[in-house]
Amino acid sequence: MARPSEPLITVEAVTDAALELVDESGDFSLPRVARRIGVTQSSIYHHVKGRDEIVELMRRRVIETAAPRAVVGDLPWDDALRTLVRAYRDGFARHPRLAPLLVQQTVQDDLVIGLYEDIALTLERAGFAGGEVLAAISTVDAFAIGAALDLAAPDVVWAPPGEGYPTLARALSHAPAPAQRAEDAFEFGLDILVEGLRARLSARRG
Amino acid sequence: MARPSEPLITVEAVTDAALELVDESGDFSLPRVARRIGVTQSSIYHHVKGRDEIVELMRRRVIETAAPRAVVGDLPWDDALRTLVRAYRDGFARHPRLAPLLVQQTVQDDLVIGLYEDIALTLERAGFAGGEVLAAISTVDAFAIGAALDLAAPDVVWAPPGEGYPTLARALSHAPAPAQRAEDAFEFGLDILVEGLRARLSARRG
DNA sequence: ACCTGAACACCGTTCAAGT
DNA sequence: ACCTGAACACCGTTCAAGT
Repeated sequence: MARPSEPLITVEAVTDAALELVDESGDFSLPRVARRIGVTQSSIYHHVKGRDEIVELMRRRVIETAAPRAVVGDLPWDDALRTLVRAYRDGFARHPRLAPLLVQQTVQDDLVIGLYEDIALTLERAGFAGGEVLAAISTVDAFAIGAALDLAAPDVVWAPPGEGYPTLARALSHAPAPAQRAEDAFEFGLDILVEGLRARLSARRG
Repeated sequence: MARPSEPLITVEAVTDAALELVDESGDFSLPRVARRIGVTQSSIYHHVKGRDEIVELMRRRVIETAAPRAVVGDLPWDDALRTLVRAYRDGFARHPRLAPLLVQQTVQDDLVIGLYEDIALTLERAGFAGGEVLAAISTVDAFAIGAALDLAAPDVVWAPPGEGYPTLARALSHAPAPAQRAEDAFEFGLDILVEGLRARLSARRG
């Protein structure tokens, strides 16, 4: 072989293979991606700069399949914010083991930046201004990333060993199935976030 | 050499070296830890089980140097919660590049579980009960982890490319120095969290 | 018990050689 | 332009050999 008329590799296929590996094993590597496509490890470098770019491709894939851009402008700010955060987080719900890989790396993707822009717009619309907008974005961001990571958290995190933690044990006795727990926690947290922002707004006005 | 009378390696020294490497380069490896201690790579395995245990040692180190356990019982719930979350996050402020390494891995450390127990206690004291306690813990957790990760976020994340993001750009025009931005965002977020929880409590009562 | 050195299977990246 | 195979420097872990 060498230089086929039709390329054996596409950026799409690389992203697909990597995402499948992450879903199955929680990680990926270039040798395994190559094996899955049926191609040599080094040939991947003709389509992608390196490992980091594959990570960015997965980030973009997850965001773009979930994000409903430009639709939230007509909603009240609180509904708009809920929609945006939910969209972000729903992408990760379909690939629970992906989030931990993404936090290692800087965001450059303009689609992701676009999501931040929408969040900034929504927060200005809510009534935040000046330095508060940036602080509020960071807060929304912290919650959204934390919620995405929560999906990858093994059930063991929520199973304290021994007898020394009665209150935590009591809280856990009310826990539904793991997937449902994460879901409930997310909806609860989203409420807390929105109500907290609302409280802050009315405190500033009053 | 081989089997000196005084051990050349201690668990402490391994943890120190790994943490220094993370502070300097954002990551660590066994060969580099060994080199720093002045010892062979394989000898480290006589003191720790492997890479994962070193990560857990760093997690514990960071939590224990910051956590003021058993002091918060006398405070009002909101001050107690602020103190606990702040303690957790302050540990990471001293090692900003550590957090991304920790999210990959399950928590087993009893000191960390103890922190969750304190948070659970505080939330019960606030008035939460049943399944809500677990959801509230998850929310606090998501925010705390997100805030820790925010410390590792490079300034580039907060610098959108080009002209297409006016609202985000405007928000960023108010940004102070990076370290201060993360600090402001954390305090702001902590307020939002506490006020959101308070709003939820009074909604349930009324 | 504790250290060494060699070994193994894995990884990301580069590069000359082929078409 | 696109693929291969060999090469390089790195990694985590194991294990026999030494004291």
